Amino acid sequence: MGKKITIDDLTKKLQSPHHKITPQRKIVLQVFIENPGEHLSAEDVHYILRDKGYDIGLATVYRSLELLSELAILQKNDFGDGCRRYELNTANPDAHRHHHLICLKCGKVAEFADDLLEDLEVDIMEKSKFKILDHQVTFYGYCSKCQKQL
Amino acid sequence: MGKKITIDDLTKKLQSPHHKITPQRKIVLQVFIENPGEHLSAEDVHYILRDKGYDIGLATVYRSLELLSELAILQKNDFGDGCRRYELNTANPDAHRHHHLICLKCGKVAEFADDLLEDLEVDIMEKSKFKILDHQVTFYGYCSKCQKQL
DNA sequence: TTGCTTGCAAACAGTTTGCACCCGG
DNA sequence: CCGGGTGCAAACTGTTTGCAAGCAA
Repeated sequence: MGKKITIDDLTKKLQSPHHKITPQRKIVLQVFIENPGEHLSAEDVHYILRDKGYDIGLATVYRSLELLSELAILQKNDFGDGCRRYELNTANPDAHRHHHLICLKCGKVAEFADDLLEDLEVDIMEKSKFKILDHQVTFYGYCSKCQKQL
Repeated sequence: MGKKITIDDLTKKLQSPHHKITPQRKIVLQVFIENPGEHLSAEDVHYILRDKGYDIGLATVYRSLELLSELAILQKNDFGDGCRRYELNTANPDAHRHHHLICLKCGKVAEFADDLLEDLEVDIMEKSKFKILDHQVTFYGYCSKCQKQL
């Protein structure tokens, strides 16, 4: 199982002469901690921070998100909706990312465990001779609620 | 097996009072027919057409690509590299799209058959109660050639 | 003739970057 | 004090759109 990510983890991961802990970086991470399960874009985070009274530059949000995902604190996702979305990476470090089911009607994003893909990956590696390092999988359809309303 | 797509297919599919067959649409399709296996962006197509002496507006290329993928003549892909890419949709109409393996070193794009995902999809549908209509799957890694050069 | 299409330029959205100033360690 | 970080605005990229003129049917 993955463990909960805290601001302390950020502090630990930034223990490097090249990186600094700043209030901006802390508060960006805080947004994700306070919004578990959300898949937030840079604009989303910026908006949430505005709402909370923190007036930090949009460019800084972009830069923080990039840094946090490099540190594997956030997972970067591309749902093909025109912007990058991030979420807390709660998985253990050597596991792959998890994946998404997106409802085409209500936009709800559900998640599914990665291990279902293991067999598929092995199969594809054998057939294609590719050494697979990462994957991005998204399913589109209707969630249980929306199926009833169609 | 899928069949070869020709300009005639375009003519057939555009048999509607709302659509017209234009030289621009034909030549855009022609580019894909002449570049099998390529995953081309709008800019790619525009550039290729320039090179061939056809001076088509970029906006028209975008509009043609959109139309051709609505007609299921092209398949639209999102490889997360910042632009939409298209390729001929050679699969039979009721099959899902096929998927991609992208080499992180040389950028080579290989393809793999869709049917490997069938089981996975059924499994996910059962567990999640989502009715899955479509999916987008991309694997990233190193192709056989680049593995040797690492 | 009719109205879908085109080309162009302007508009757009999301993201990145240059630079002067700021501040954490 | 110093090198990385921030804010702002401008730049950039890929894409879309409004509109007048063009052309397929």
